[in-house]
Amino acid sequence: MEMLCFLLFSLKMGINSFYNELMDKLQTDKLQKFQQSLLNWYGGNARILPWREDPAPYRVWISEIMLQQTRVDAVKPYFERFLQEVPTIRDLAALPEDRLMKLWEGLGYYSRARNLKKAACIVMEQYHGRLPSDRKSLQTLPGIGPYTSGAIASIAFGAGEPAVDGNVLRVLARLSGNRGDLKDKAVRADLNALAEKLLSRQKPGDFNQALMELGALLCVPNGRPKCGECPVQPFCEACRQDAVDQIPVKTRKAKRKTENRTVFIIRFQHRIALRKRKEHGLLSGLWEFPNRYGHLSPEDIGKVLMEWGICPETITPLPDAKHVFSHLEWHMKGYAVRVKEKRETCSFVWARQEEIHRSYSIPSAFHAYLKALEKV
DNA sequence: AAGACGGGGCG
DNA sequence: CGCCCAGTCTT
Repeated sequence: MEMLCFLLFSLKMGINSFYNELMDKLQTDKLQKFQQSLLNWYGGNARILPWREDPAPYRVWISEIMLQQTRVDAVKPYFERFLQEVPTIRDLAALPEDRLMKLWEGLGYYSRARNLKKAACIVMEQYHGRLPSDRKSLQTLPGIGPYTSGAIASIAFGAGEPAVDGNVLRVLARLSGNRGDLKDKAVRADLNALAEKLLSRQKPGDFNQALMELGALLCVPNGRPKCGECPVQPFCEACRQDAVDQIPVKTRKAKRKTENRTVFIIRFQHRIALRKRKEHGLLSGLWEFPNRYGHLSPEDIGKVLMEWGICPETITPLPDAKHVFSHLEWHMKGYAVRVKEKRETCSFVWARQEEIHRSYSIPSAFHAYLKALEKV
């Protein structure tokens, strides 16, 4: 652990040239021990994941995009299904938008899917259908930033590039005992430099994944990290200081805004009114039940329905529902509306229940009312 | 530099 | 309920 201190120290202060030779040798020994401990642990404890079984570039790419801000368990079923239906980059470049969104439905951050397809088209046109292997080229593709480029380059192509995500930042902050705020750019720069120093040049892909796996399984963000099982605990400064509960430091983000909405399940015979969201902004291009800003009074409800060309036969309140986005909260009141006749005056689509399930991507925000649908 | 962008799991 | 997560893009 002294060596990690030294590493950090030397990054900040520069290495005293008088000790350079000696320290370099010592550093190399310690570093190799560190890498070996981590890699050995990874070899015996890595979860079996579909994209690890066969780390072909396309598979690694898809997995890394899906894994952005998303847990492994959430990704697994999506990954399998996606690869089955869209097995190659060529297929992805040719995939219709609605199929793409259907495959992504429920996974969140939908621009990831759109960027994926854009990137696939670029790869077809500019790279002969092969994903580029170097970090810089990868990073020019939409949806691939500093983390993902490093992950793909190292895991799929064996390049000596670090891959630093939130998980690795936490692990490295603890290892090095860095009490700086992870939101701070300088702190991130330090930890990125540390990742570069620690990286195994022989097995960069495994090493990067090992660091992330450590963060996911042992050096966890919530609850007490399992330091007793940690393969690099002897190298950990936070553990030595008994400060794993104080590191990393993260400033809390501003409170979410709340937004009231009123949602309508409008039924004509066995069909339900759906509406396509605008092409820009929140949940863009996905389908939703017609809804309005605010909690509408009975009079307002009448007006809105009239605006839509809806002549209600019955209006029944549904249970309230809430949905939390990372930056926004919807507090929803719902109403089931029955109509006798449907006019073609508004931009709704009238879908059968099976069609909704099969062909329309409805974000989770509306799932409470999607469920209500089945009971009525 | 800050805000937008989903959804789910956990304490 | 608040925090966090295998981040990136836009403004």
